[in-house]
Amino acid sequence: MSENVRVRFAPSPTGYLHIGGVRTALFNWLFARHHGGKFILRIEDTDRDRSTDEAIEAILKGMRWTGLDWDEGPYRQTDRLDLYREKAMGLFEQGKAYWCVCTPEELEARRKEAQAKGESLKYDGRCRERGITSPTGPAALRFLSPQDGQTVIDDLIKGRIVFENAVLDDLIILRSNGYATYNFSVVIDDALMDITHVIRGDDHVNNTPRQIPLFEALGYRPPQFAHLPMILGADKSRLSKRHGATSVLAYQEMGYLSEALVNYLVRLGWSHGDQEKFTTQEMIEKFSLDHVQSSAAVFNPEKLLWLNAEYIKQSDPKHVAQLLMPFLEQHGYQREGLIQPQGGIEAVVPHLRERAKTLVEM
RNA sequence: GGUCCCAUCGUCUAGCUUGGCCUAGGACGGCACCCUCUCAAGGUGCAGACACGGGUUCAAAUCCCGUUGGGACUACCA
Repeated sequence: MSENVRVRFAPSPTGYLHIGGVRTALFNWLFARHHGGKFILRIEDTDRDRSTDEAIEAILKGMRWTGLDWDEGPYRQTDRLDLYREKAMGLFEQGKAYWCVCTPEELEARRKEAQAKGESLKYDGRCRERGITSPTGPAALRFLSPQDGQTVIDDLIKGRIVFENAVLDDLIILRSNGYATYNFSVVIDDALMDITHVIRGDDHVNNTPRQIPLFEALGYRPPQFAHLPMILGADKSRLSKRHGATSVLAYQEMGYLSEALVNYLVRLGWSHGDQEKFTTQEMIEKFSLDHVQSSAAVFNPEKLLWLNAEYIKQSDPKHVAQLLMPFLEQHGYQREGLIQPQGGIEAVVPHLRERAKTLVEM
């Protein structure tokens, strides 16, 4: 498998690139680099209400800052809408999908009712037998999900996970507005982009048994899956803004070195014995999915700060001086005044770096 | 509620696959001392964990079952 490994990082542009996203991207990147494969960047913007161009820019900027370079892309799912529609209709023609005319409001109401009665919240299959061939009004296309047997994931991190197909929903693959849904476009793209390993957050485990039957119905072989543990805040809930800065770019502004952040992140959920510091080259050489932790990790800003101080102390003064420039300019210093014949700020870095934990402090 | 995942110091983790080398190791943080004009940095040391209960076994942090506790998902979001 080594030489044709293909993995992807597929963020949705609904906000800035956050810490959790970077870690997912990092693990994919390391896996690709370790195996000499390809790392693909794909923007999942099928939710046109929440996706923005600014978010795409922020994601690309964050990726560049962290040094996670991609070999293909960025692909945008909105450029591939016709493809998804075509594939969805193909499924309909084969009798593997059906039109559903239940409105979102009706579905919502029925879900509430079911919840009140303590019943299952899954779609009741009302339109399954209707056999609508050409809907006149708004209609969504639903995948006819298998209800017998089991779907098994041989997860590269968590091991074997078994789901009863009976709990699977007939998920919507094409919205009534004509746009494909996440679960469908992901499958099409992963298949057509020849993704061999899907490495993503374990908040997706429950999506996987819904996607595997889709691969099969479409006639594709499913990729291998590896679900990474989540990153939590100090209170053990999912890491979010209230736990402090979660945007990668915010760390850049706070004076962190990208190498320090990346080094911190790689140790969150992965380890190589007792080693704490890794050069990029070492990370690539030593990275392996079977040393990825299966339990969630709490984000610890203090350890990140320590690592940052270590990197400031150990990096080439010239490099640190270079990184310092934008911060100094921000404070009104002229670039020209900083580049002195005697070495300028580069010369004072060694004196300052013993006590500074961030570039901002320096 | 349903489905699924997880469980070693406060936190990140080693060890778990292939039980014995574990009186459970390292790192961050904490505390103490040393160094120092001060604060950092550095050095040395200390405290600190196998969630609980049952098995299996000569032997369990490691294997099995249960309990408890966390978490994720349960959308015409991704």
